[in-house]
Order: sequence, then structure tokens, then C-alpha cells
Amino acid sequence: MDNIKYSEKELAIFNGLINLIKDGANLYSITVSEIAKAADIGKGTIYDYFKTKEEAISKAILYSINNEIEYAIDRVTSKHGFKDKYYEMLNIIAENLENKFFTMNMLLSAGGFEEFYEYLIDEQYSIPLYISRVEKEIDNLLDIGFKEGKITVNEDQYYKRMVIKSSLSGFTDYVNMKERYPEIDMERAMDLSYKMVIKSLN
Amino acid sequence: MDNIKYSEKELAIFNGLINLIKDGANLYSITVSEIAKAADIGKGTIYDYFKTKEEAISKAILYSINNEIEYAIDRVTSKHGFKDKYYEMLNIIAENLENKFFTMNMLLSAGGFEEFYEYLIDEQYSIPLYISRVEKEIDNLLDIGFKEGKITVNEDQYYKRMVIKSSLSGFTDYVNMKERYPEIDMERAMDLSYKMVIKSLN
Amino acid sequence: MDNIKYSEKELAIFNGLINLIKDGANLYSITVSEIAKAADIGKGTIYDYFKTKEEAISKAILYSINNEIEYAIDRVTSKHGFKDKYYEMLNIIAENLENKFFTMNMLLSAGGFEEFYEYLIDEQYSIPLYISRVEKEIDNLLDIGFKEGKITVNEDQYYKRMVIKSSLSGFTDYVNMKERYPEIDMERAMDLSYKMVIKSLN
Amino acid sequence: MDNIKYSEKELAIFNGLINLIKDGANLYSITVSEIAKAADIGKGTIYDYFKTKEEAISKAILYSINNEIEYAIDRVTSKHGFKDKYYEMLNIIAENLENKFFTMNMLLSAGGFEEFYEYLIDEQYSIPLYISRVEKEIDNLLDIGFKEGKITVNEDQYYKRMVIKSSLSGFTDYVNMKERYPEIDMERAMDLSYKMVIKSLN
DNA sequence: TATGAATGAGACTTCATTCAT
DNA sequence: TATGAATGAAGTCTCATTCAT
Repeated sequence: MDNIKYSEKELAIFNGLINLIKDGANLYSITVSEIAKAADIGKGTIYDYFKTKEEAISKAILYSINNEIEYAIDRVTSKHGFKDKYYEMLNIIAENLENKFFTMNMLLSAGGFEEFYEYLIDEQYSIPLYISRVEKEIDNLLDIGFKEGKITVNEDQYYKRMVIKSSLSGFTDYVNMKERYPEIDMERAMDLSYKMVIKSLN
Repeated sequence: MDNIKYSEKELAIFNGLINLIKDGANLYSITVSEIAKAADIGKGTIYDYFKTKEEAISKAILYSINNEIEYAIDRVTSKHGFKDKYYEMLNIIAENLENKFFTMNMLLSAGGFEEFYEYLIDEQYSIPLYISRVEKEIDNLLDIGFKEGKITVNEDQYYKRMVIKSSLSGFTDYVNMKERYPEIDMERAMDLSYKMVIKSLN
Repeated sequence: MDNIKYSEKELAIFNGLINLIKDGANLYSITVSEIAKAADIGKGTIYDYFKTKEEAISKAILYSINNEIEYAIDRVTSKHGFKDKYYEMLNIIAENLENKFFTMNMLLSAGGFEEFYEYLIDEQYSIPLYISRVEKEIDNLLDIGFKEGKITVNEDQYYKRMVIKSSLSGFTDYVNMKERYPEIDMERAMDLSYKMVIKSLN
Repeated sequence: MDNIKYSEKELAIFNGLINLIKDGANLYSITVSEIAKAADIGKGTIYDYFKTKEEAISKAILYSINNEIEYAIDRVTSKHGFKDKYYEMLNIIAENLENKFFTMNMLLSAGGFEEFYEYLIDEQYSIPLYISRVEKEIDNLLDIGFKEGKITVNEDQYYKRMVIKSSLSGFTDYVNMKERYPEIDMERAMDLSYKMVIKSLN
């Protein structure tokens, strides 16, 4: 997607920041000192590569989202068939149970992206591109489902996309609040998510 | 739910804070000066009622959630029949298009509650109560749907709740990203959300 | 000495303050709220009687010093003979071991009075009067000693006063740092203080 | 004594603080802004070297006391003979007439050390060491007096130390309240102080 | 007269950013 | 280029004082 090349130091800063955030640091509470320490560089160096702290955080976020989306698409692409691809999506979500900064949470959650970091600088308008990228994959999934005869419903593309997004969102809720559902194990939650998809699309 | 009585000044602080947040202020960026100005009181007065800024924000949030849930339940309760009640839920979501701090966004979104404000002080453990309260209403809705014969699926309560939550979540996504769906008007989005519910539950 | 009459509320404020100080409160750290609570009156009432917090504290201090001096003089007056009078002075000092705000500490200590409370308001120039009052008592003590033949030295009044003040000061040091002198009990410290006086004045 | 090495900035802060205090600033009234200005550094810099204002003040005090004691001991050591050494002690006191923050005032005054700054942080337990250091010098003085035959009294070490401390304390009182003793010049005050010592120790 | 709720000046402290090295 | 010591603006919180009751 983005073919921007980053310098070694920029990558160190991105990875430092991503580690901080994945460990639960709050975007608004992170200090430049923490970023420098996490990246194992001097504080001043950050300002050689970014104009402000907000720019560094923004670019790290966009970089991370990009990576996560590429990674997720690779994994889904590696699977064949509607069901396997959908389950792979669920697996990716499940694996990020502990990850406080999981892109999918944001892409699928109601609030959207821009809201979650007030100071987000998205000069490249990457976020809309990311959303389109994810939607393209959903469309691809739906195509395959249709070709396999797993989807027969005659409805707008909007409807079909909505079904997938809603179902993934419902499963994300399960993963995030697992302790509220002691009677449902991960496998069953996946099966029920898939069941809802199939029913909704037929 | 909570029967806590609040003083005039506490309410002024809560309402000032809620207005700030609804206007888009970020929980982490709000200053005590802003709170005081929004509440039209002196800065020091806040500390006569709350020990810290975080306590003031936390209590305002919990107060607001409580109010929103009471209001939403009242509206849903006033409607009769499965379809009318479900559409009323959609209406409440739709009406909060402009509201950046809409409780339902959080209750339905994947991230859950506790995470959205790092410093949340919830001494009364209200959040779990709120979630239960909302689930109780969903169960009630499902009961009515079953009695009306609108729901025939033979599945866990978990499945049925998930269907409702997922569908509402999908509709919230529509409301939040309306501009991405120019071909779908609000009415159609509601109809398609309902369609998905009916298909999933039969 | 001062024949100023104080109202009931003024006395409540003085006594509240004196208690606070005797309990170890620091003159600079005392708040108006604490004074009000200690005096069991409203905060605003303090400002009906004093222009500022500093005035209240200053007048309380002067009131307390006055009382302490009167009390000390009464006790010394009740004793007859040079030795008994001197020992009574030592007793008064000893009894104030626990009292963090003991006038004698200041009257006898090197720093003097004005320094110990930066904001001291002494409109009546009471402090010099207090010092004179104490010196008069020392002179009286010396007279008696001379008449009893206990003092034979032929020196300035300055020298003789200095001997008494120095000796009392040395004993005060003992009382304040008792734990540093485990081998010396109170009685012996008194005897040695008296010994020094007698030697110096003969 | 302390062999702690301080950085340039720490020394700037210490010296700024000591100047403030010597000029009469009250320990409790000093603000961080004043410290920064006196040290000619930024306010934030103070917090790069000390955790709190109280720590900065405490360490400056202990640093100053240490220096003053070293200085005083050097001067007394440079004199030979009981009388010259005692007079040198008096000279040091006399020279500090204008110095509002003279260590000896505290070491010799009745109140002791710990009480004069409520927030004193003395992690190294320096104060007791300082007191011992001063007492060692007094013992040394007494030894010399004994060897010279100036001291013949047969009494506890406590008594002899007390005589020196009391006499110095009496002289400090003279220095502090000079204006009250117009008939006594500095030389005579010293002579009378020495007279009291000799009489008391023989 | 007596109160204490309310105020806002000013305190301490943090941290994004700069810049000499 | 890389650093981190230094800065000071801006934040949170305290508390002397006022004033409506």
C-alpha cells in the first residue's frame, strides 16, 4: 500500500511507540521521554525526524495500521474458500485479545478512526484508503461465497458488507469481554458468528 | 438505577463536562479551567466537590451513562412489539449522530468501557451494572420477538444477544460513516439492519 | 502587663491557635480552616476580629507569650531565696519539654523573637517589653542572691544577667536534647546548672 | 565530612538558596520561582536535580551547615591555646551578626536542628554527625584548657561541655541583641564570656 | 453577628521542545 | 547526525479572603 520508505531511526521510533501502545500506554499520556527510551535513542533525535510528538505518534499509528492490514490480508489470502477465509478473520481478531491497540478494533468499532486520537495527522488521507482496502477484501470474500453457493441472498452490496462487518464486530465484542461469557468457548463463538453470517446471507 | 442525589454545583460540573465532551473535547485533554468555565463556576469549587479532576470526569461520565441508559430504556419501553422496539433502538442511535460521546457507541463498540478512560474511577462498580441493564433489555426484546413468533431459531441466549448487538453495531457504523454510504438512506439502513436480525434469528 | 481585654471569640481563636502550635503545627503551615476548626467557629468569623491570618497568629503569639511570662513570674515569685527561685526557673523550663512553642525557648535562644515568625505584627512593641520584664525578674533574682551572700562577684549588671541567661540556655539545651545525655538525669542537670551559676557569680 | 560531589547546577541551586536564606528569606516562604531566579536557572532545572522543593532546600541547608562547620573548625584549629581558641569561636559568632542563617545559631540555640525546618529531609543522618563534630571540637578545647592548667574543676564531661555551650550561647545572645547593650562593646562582651568560662571551670 | 460556599491568585510540578556540544 | 541538559509554558491543586445568607 504505502510505499514510503522509512529510515532506521524512524522505524526505531515507530516500533518503540507501537510497543508502548501495545503494552497499554495511553496515546494521550505518552511522553517524548518514554518514546525516546522505548526507541533507544535521544530525545532530540525524534525532532530530527518529526516536527512534533503528535506527528510521531500519528505516523506510528498509520504505519502500524498499514502493517496490520497487510498482515491480515496476507493471512486471509492464504486461505481458500469462504468459510476458511472468514474463520481466518476471526482467528486474527482472537489472537489480538491482549493487544490494546488492535487496528481491527478501530476499523470495526463504531467510533471510527479519527476520533480515537484527537491529534491524528493524516496528511496522506491514509485512513480512508485503509477502510477501502478492508472493504475490498470483504467484497472479495463475498464474491467467493457467492461463487461457492454459500451466499444466495439478493441484496445490495451494502447489506452484504454490513453482515460481515456486524458479525466480525459481534465476535470482537466476545473476545474483548470473554470473561462475561464463561459458557462459550472460542470455537463456539466462532461457529455462532459464522452461523449468523450464513443465515443473514441466505 | 443509581439513586445518588447530587448538589446543584455537582450537577453544574457534570453538565458542563458532558457538554464539553459532546462538543468533541477529548477526555484526556480537558483542563480544570475548561471544566470551571463550562460549569460557570470558579476553579477551586471543583475541588470542593471532587478530590481530583479525574474523579470529576469519572463521575460525570457515569452520571451521563446512567441518564442515557434510563432515557433509552424509557423510549424502548414505550414501544410495543418486537419490530417497533428494535426500530426505536435504531432511532436512538440515529439521533446521536452528532454526539461524540454517545454511551451506546461504547456499550456496543468492541473496545468496551473501562478502556476508554484510563483514569476512570468506578467505585460503585456501575459499569458492569450498566452492561447488565442493557443486556436485560435485549433479553426482553428477544422474549417479545419469540412470543410474537418473529424468532424461531433454537439457539443459546448468547447467540440471540450477539445477533442484536452485532446488528446494532453494524447500524452504528452506518450512522458514524454515513458519508461513505450515499446510496443508502437512513430508512433503508434500518430496514436492512432489521432484515439481518430476522434472518439470523430464524 | 497588657491590659487589653479580648472578646470571647478572640480568646477562642487565640486558644485554638495556641493548641495547634503546642501540638507541633508550624506557624507557616497553619491554614485558616485549621484555625477555625480549632477555635470551633466559622472561617469568616476570624475576619470579623482580625484583618488577616497573620494578624490573628501574631496576636495569638503575643497573647500566649504574655500569659506564659505572667505565669512564670507568678511561680518564681511564690518561691523565696535565690536557690529556690533559680530552681523554679529550671522547673518551668523542664515542664515544657513537650511544648513545641515554649516562650522561654525563644526568649533565651539566640535567634530572638522577631525572626521566628516572618510576618509577626507587633504594633504595641510588646516584645521589647517582654524582654525587659524578664530581665527585671533576673535582676530581682540577682538582688536576692546578693543579699543572701550567694553572689559576691564584683561585675557589671550585664555580666550577672548574662550568667543567668547563659545557664538557663544551657539547661534548655539539655531539656531539648535529653536523649543525647542518657547519663544525666533532670535533677543532676539542674544541680550542674546551679553550680555553674554559683561559680560564675563568685 | 561529607565527600559528596555536587554538579555545577546543584551548587548553583545551593548557593542561590543559601543567599536567599542569608538575606532573610524564610524557609517556608521561599518559592521555586525565587530559587530558580537566585540560581539563575530555569524553574524546571531544579526538578532535574531534586525530586521536590523540600529536597532542594534540605540539601542546601545540610550543604551549608557542613561548609560552615568545616570553616569554623579550620579557624579554631589554626589557633593555639585555650584562650585563643575560645576567642576564635567568639569571633566566628561575632562575624555572623548579619547572617540570618548562621549554623551556630542553631547548633547552640535551644531549639535544636530538626525543628527549624519541618520538611527537612536528612537521609544521611547528617545532623547528628554535625552535632558530634562540634562536640568533639569542644572536648578538644577542654583538653587543651586542662593541659594548660586553665581548667581544674573536677566534674563530668557533661558539665564542662555545658559551660562552653552556655557561654557561647550567652555571647550569641549579645551579638543578636547588640542594640540592647549599648554600654558593652564587643571586646568586653568577649572578655566577660571568657571570664564566665574560667570561673565555671575552676 | 456568624457562617461556610465560592472564588481565583499563585503555588508546585511536568514535559514538549530547543540547542550547544 | 545525535544527544540530553535546560527551559518555561501550562497544568493541577491549595487556601486566604469575600460575601450572601
